[in-house]
Amino acid sequence: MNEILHFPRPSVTIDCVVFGYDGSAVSLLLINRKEEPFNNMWTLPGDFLYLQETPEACARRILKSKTGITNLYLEQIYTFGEVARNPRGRVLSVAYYALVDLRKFELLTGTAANDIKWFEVNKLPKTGFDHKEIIKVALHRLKAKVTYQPIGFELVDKKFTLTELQYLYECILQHPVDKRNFRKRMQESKLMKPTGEKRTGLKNRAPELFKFDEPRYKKLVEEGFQFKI
Amino acid sequence: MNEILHFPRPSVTIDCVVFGYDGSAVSLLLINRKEEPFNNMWTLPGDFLYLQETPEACARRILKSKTGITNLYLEQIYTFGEVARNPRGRVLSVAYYALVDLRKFELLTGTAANDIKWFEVNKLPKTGFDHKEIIKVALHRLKAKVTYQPIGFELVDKKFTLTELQYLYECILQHPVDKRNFRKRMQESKLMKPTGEKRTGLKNRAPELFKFDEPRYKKLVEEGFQFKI
DNA sequence: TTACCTCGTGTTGTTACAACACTATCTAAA
DNA sequence: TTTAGATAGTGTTGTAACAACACGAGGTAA
Repeated sequence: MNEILHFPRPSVTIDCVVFGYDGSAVSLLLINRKEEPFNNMWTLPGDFLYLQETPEACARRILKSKTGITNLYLEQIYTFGEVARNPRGRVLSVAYYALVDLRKFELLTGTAANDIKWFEVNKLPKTGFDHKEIIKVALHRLKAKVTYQPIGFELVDKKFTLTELQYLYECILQHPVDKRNFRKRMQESKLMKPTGEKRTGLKNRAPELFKFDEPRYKKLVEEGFQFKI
Repeated sequence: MNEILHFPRPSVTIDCVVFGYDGSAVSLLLINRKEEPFNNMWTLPGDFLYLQETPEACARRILKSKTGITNLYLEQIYTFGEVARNPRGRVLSVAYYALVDLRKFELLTGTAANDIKWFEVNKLPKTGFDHKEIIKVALHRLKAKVTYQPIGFELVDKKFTLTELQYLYECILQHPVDKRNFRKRMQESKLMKPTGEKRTGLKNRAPELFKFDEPRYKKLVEEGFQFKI
């Protein structure tokens, strides 16, 4: 006898809050739902968890199918389990958030272009289910995390200028950051190294290009370092 | 047609990491399991989620049935979903942690006394399933949380001395705390107020008794305050 | 050559924090 | 009632982290 199989089971979905950055604003991926409930409303990309995959693997599968992107930063946020959150039945949602550099990837467009869209985080449409709540929690977590973990580097080009990095932080945090203090901390963090190259073609002094020092980062993580912007 | 019902569903359990404090050490509640798998091994109190209850309500139900305690601090930790974490089938676990003042409540003892026991956090036995991992994450979260949220007050008597509170923090953080700095910060936090009474009957100077100022705390939360020990 | 734009850089005052030792008050026992 | 023993309660100071702030340098374009 296997008691597990006889116990009533809820459905489990994974929902993804995908934050995208295109160099000028932080956006969030929503899908225009084409079925009841919440037909024609915007919802987070999500799917039912397969029995043979982990929640994180499921999140990656969803993201791959919706955006084509395979290798990205992903983190579990929270599990939402209000009894009535889905009118069709008992459905738990394990929510994840992901960070995507929109300039690195061609997004899936075409036939479904009107059904899947990026919305700037402060211009979100009305959303279905409890996805507004999920988004709220995700935004809060992202802001908190970015100030003490260098996840911002996920959203910037391989080679980037300090000004570009600062601008990204300002987009996420939604408030201006002091330039000299920012540069000081970033350089002290030892998480990036100069490439020696400069970004040219701008209509001003050519800024230096840096890159994220990943081996160094991994070493610092092992030693248990403290990062603060 | 209801697609939800036809989709394969994993089982979902709630597991609770119950931290208890008796005035001298932080312990953790474990149950000696009396069935396969992991028969006769120690595991976290947990149960299957009922379809008509939220995960948090389920955690409260578990805690009530195992400890008799109804009103306690509770917080979701993480959802563990490795495919093979339960050898009997696909089982997700939404983990919660709870804080219990052991002096306030009579624990369930008697016939089951050998099957449910408190273990000091640095003297834990071998545990079944992935519960070692869950405990590790819970401990980490508790330590982090206690330094910037005044959850320590949950574990202390209604009226308490500053020394008692400090001792609790030292038990949780597992390292000594400077007495004068601790008292300074606690008093500056404005989260407690003196009762005017003193604890007598000790073999030394009678220390002043304080109590947690809950209305004030709620007001400070609304204003978005910063607490740091 | 000039106008324009962003890059890149240091200092200083303020605040938060850690480290640290002695007197006061109470109990208990001589 | 005196004394020993125990914990309560209290301030200062050096150091480190942080926020605020302005201008000359090096590019581009007209």
